Amino acid sequence: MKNGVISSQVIKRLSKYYRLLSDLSAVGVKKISSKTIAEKTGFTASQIRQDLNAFGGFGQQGYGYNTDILICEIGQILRINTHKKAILIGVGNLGRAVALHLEFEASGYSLIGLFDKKESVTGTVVRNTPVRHISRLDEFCRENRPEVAILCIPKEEVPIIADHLIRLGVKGFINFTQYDMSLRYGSVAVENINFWDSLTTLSYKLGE
Amino acid sequence: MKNGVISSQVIKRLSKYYRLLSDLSAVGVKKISSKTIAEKTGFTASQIRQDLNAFGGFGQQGYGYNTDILICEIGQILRINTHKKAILIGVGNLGRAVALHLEFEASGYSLIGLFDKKESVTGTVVRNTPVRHISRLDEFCRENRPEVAILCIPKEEVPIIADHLIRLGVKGFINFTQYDMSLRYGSVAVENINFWDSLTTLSYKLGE
DNA sequence: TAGATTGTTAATCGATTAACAATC
DNA sequence: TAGATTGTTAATCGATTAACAATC
Repeated sequence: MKNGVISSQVIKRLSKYYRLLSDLSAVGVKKISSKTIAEKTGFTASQIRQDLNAFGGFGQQGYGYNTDILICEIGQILRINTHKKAILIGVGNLGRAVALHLEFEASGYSLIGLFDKKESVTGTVVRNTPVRHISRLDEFCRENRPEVAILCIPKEEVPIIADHLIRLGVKGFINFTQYDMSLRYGSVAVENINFWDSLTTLSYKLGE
Repeated sequence: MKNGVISSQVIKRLSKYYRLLSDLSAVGVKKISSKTIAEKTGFTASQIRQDLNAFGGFGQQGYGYNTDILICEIGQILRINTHKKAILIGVGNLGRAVALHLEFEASGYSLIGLFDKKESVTGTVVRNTPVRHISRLDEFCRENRPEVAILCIPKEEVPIIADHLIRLGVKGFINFTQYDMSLRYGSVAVENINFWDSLTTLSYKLGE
């Protein structure tokens, strides 16, 4: 960490601590030490203490961390309890599965709209949400002000849709496409989920 | 890099260079400099040269890199042209979308089998491949020797299935579950695709 | 030859780990 | 008090960037 800037790596670890702690709390674990978290996650105890201390002293010397307090603190850092409205663009096989599969509610999101350009899917309902035609995106966004968009569209369509969404007030993206948004949209929050990178990285590892 | 060990970060970048170069080659670009790759990917020219030089001197001083040679070399590093047989376990919404959506062939994989425990999906056909009942996994693996398994099953089922698959000769996993395989399967190649981490990381970034 | 750009070494930067005083 | 474990500083390690000689 350098002047309060927290790396993405730290955040990904916090996310894993949160998961673990929630599971442990659910089975009645009231306190935990960095050593125990280390054993259960594979990170070092030192790293865990550094990660947590970047945000504040959540523990008690000689005792450890109170599970529920720590869950609450990490939840606040990750803004898990804030309400974030999300829309999904591109209701093909992938879009549909993403709509059905992702744990939106548990992470503070609500999926409020689905959009596609194909007339054949508009009007269908996925996860209690009707699929709207993309031509109704403007109207919908002005009325409902979604903060996040999930892109399950072809690579080529990303720039035009993303420009549009940003103008309509969208602040963050989950990007399932091959389009590299970092070049054109340096200042917007983007999380990439890139299957190609995963397949090729695994391919490399298999040869090691 | 330290004694020939290449970090996962380098491999992920090589994967991106490969994509870019393939696109450029397709539109007739014959040569490219690290400076140009840098402009088109957002990495530094220095980093690109370091990455490529970890594997060999693929360029020519004063000239740059021959696009097609570079594609070929990176392709070999990533083993993109080797034939890798993959199976997918768990043909729910996500599994089905993954089977249909991922670019298996372009990255040297072939998806040769789909398995589920639900009788209602066995017998259906996805991507020209029939869905088999999980009870036929052993027989299938002994006959076909898949090298890679894609896990789209509930977290709880991972250890038993993964143990089984490893005994049957599977060497690598694409893990779409929340189960952390690194603890139990330290020596197996695993690529994790973790939607929860992506959602929470984006959530954090939105608050910055 | 002059200009360009690699390959490669050295410098910098950031992230992880180790160590230990503080303190519960 | 003695034992445990945090919070935090210092040391180490690795990855990125800068610089430049080599050379096409």
